[in-house]
Amino acid sequence: MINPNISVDCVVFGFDGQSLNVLLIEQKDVGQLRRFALPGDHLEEDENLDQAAARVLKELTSLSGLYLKQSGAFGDPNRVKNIKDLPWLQSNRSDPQARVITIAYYALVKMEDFNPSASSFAARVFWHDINSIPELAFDHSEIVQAALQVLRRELSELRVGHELLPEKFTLTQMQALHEAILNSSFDKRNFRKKALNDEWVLPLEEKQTGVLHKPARLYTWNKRRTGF
Amino acid sequence: MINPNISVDCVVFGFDGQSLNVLLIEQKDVGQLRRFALPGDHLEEDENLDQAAARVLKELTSLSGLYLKQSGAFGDPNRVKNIKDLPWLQSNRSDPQARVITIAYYALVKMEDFNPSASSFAARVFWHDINSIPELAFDHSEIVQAALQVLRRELSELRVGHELLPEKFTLTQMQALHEAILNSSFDKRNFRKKALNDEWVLPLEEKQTGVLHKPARLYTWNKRRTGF
DNA sequence: ACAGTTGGTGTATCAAATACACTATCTTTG
DNA sequence: CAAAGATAGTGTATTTGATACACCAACTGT
Repeated sequence: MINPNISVDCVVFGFDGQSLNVLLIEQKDVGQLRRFALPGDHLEEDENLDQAAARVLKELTSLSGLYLKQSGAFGDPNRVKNIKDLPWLQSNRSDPQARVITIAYYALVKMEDFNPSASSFAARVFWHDINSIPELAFDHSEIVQAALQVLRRELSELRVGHELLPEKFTLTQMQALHEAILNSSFDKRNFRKKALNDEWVLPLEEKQTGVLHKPARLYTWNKRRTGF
Repeated sequence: MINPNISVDCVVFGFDGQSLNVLLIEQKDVGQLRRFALPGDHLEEDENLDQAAARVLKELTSLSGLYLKQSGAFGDPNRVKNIKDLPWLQSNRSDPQARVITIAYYALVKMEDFNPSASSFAARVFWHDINSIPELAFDHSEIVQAALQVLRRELSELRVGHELLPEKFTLTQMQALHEAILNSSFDKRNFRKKALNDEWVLPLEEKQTGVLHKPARLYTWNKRRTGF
């Protein structure tokens, strides 16, 4: 039994070593119009909000236990009134004009862990670079921007990052991640100095393989410091 | 027409120059049991979430235009299942067991601007010190703690504070506010140095009156810096 | 004028952030 | 196997901000 008034939408961030991406779905074909949207679903009667978000995420990516955090509630009466969203609503909702409040969550996933083509959640599921997101259905663009803001704040307080890198990573990868999220750039020496000094990461004896240049040393998160 | 599934609850913080307080209501009498709770109300069909919060706040305090910010959504299926909350639900809700998702907001008001006894919102409306809050109805204790966390973070990023002080204030008052919110204490000289150095405030020619000691210089917020 | 009370100020030390450029090591190719 | 291409990796000097700390000043009421 679902609650028709409340939904959960997930902003799933992924990192590929270069740029920060969001997971989008293309809505199933209804007439001519196909729109892009965030993965989301209505709330089931017996689950709490966090559980609903985790469920949506699992249905979409088959991944569980991911970092997942509430980033806002969106309830404008007009959020569901855009004419472009009407066809989809008509073929997917019993009351297409019904007002829906959505609770937004954001999640962080390692892109290497997840192949979006695997899902049957929608017509298409794909990663999209955060810097050139197309027009999205409903108020989903706003939701993405809000989530990005929260993510940036969390990152500068060093509470996230872990989730977007492989188990073992190079400091250059870590720096690229920070740069992608914060959309800025840092001095290599200072970045490394800080990461090591604050003991966020620990050096391993291992080195990168399969690269066509000097292989970099690998690091892992320092559990004592970061809790990861 | 109200939406029975969604409500808005307000955590109204007030400052009296000494300590940080929250505005609580005592629920109207139903049987023996009186409980304390946060002011809140169901969402009307034609208003958005921010508007609903502003409306609740206005109905309660007659104040409008206040700082008001979303601080989370709470939707545990059990949040409305505590036996102690049953009598009130039975006499106030058509479906007492219906699940309600609530969107929490917090607001900041100058205690001097508002006399809680003026309201007819509930059996009683009163300020309560943040450090000794009694048991509250539903999950309202959790909501207060979450709002307090958000407030503290906002304060350290210097985005709030304005709303809890009079137009003209002394640096000692400002310091007391920071200390009350962050529940810690600061060195007077360092605090003043920083406030002036970062140009959060501007000195006025005026001085405090009506005090039985050396009157302090008054300050106002520096609009260029703080946006207030 | 004296007691009580809060206001107001300066300096030295330490920690953290920033700016900045060159050598080292590996792979691939001719 | 030498050279070119690519990224890895490192240290120091300067500036800036945070902290610790103690006394005199100005007003009120008696």
